[in-house]
Amino acid sequence: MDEDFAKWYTDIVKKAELVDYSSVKGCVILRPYAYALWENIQGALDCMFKETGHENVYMPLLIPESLLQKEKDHVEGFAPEVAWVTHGGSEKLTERLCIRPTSETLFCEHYSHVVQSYRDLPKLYNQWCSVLRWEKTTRPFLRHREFLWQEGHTIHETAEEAKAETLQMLDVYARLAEEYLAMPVVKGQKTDKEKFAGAVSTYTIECMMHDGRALQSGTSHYFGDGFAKAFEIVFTGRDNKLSYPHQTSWGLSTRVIGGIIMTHGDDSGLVLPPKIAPVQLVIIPVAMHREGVLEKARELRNTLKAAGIRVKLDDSDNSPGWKFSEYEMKGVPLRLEIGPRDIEAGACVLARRDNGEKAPASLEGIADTVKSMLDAVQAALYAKAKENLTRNTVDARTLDEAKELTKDSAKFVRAMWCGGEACEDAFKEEAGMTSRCVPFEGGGVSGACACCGKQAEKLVYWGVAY
RNA sequence: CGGGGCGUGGCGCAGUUUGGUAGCGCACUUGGUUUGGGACCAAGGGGCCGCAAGUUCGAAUCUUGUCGCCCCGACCA
Repeated sequence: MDEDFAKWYTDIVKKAELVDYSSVKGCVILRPYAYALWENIQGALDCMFKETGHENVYMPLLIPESLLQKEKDHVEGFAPEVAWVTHGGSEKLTERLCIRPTSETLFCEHYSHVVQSYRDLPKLYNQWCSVLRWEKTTRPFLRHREFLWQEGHTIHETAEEAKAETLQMLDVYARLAEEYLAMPVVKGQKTDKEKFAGAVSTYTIECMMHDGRALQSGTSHYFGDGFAKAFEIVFTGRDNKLSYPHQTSWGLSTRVIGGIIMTHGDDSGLVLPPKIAPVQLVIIPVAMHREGVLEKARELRNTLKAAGIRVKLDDSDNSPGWKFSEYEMKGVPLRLEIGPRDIEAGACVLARRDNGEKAPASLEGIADTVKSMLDAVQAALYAKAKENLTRNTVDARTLDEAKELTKDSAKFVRAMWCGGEACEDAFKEEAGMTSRCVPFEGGGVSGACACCGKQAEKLVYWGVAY
């Protein structure tokens, strides 16, 4: 995997039966295992959305061209990668319809219909859907043309409320990443160059992959009242005057599955965090046609299932060795072996996917044993990823220093920035790194811009992005 | 958009240089023996070689065109 990370990655997504390619570039088939993973991520996120007062809705797939064009920056940002529907049957349409690349415009149009008074605010909506962006280069999970995501769209009475919402949802993403996906994050704000088309400000969680490169794993945008003005969304305020509301949007996609693979995977395949693994424990019977083995295995499955563990019993005819490899490839966190020897001893063998440790365990209280091991695996994965992040985050006082520090492998470079786009471009051109974010946390490295030497207040995380 | 690679049973590939009845491994089906790190024996089934046109007595192989996929880079919400 360290020799050719890109090849390792594309091999894994195929071998672990996550995806299949379709006949359209960038439109990828999510096989049951990948979809189950996505459903678990969805479940965790959706629950957090509901806890914070959000409601799910569904907007149409198609956006009339005139609607897309209402907000200038937004359309400029997305127009180059929009796909169009031009015909209905054999009839040419009077107006082209775009397949949504994102749904701000649809939400805005709807809000303009349903918001009249401050009493109608806020609206805290989310939708689970797919969007289409005609990307030139594609990679499974990391960059699809069509991809599954959720997009939250909220509208508020005041700017303060909308800003608070933007940051709250960034925190929700950070919690998902760290607590469920075991991916430590750097939270921060995007520079103007990197922010969302049409946003006042964009916030991001940036994760570090095994190879030191950065993956933008979730973004949250504050729109101010720019969209409201463009779409003529107005409401009567508490002061009986007409006002523009303030909006946010935030999104997280199946891209995080790519993040999970590249954060935790190893030479034997996937390694999945227990909290979102479709199968948390696989039972592999050994010499299973012998008297009592399969019966015991089934009994164990039922016991563990009843304890709320996602368990699979593989009673197929493949050899145990084959099954070991198979479930390692698929990243199943725990493996339970049960054979005649174990049954004799009232025990089984438990093996951890993350570190390969294998040890006998008593069948007495097996559910509790498994649960605490799952917790241990979850914690170990986070700790290992955190260690990788820390080890590969370096400080640089100058651009040259940044180049020197990253010449052998990609890293996060913390360096000061004056705020000028020229210096941002220089980093890209000379060091191959883009600004990932201006972090919320962490002190300054120095007082001068690493590029031009002028006075600088902003600390920036620079990195090579996926 | 530039560079490179590749399209041959489900998967991975050989065969193409030098045209002559489409092959190998895995997977699959049936029967049997096995089972603690990708088991073994036996018998089977499955492909008009991405698509189109051309050259030829004859094309997976030569020519032209075309479609698509993968990788690296550039570009990009």
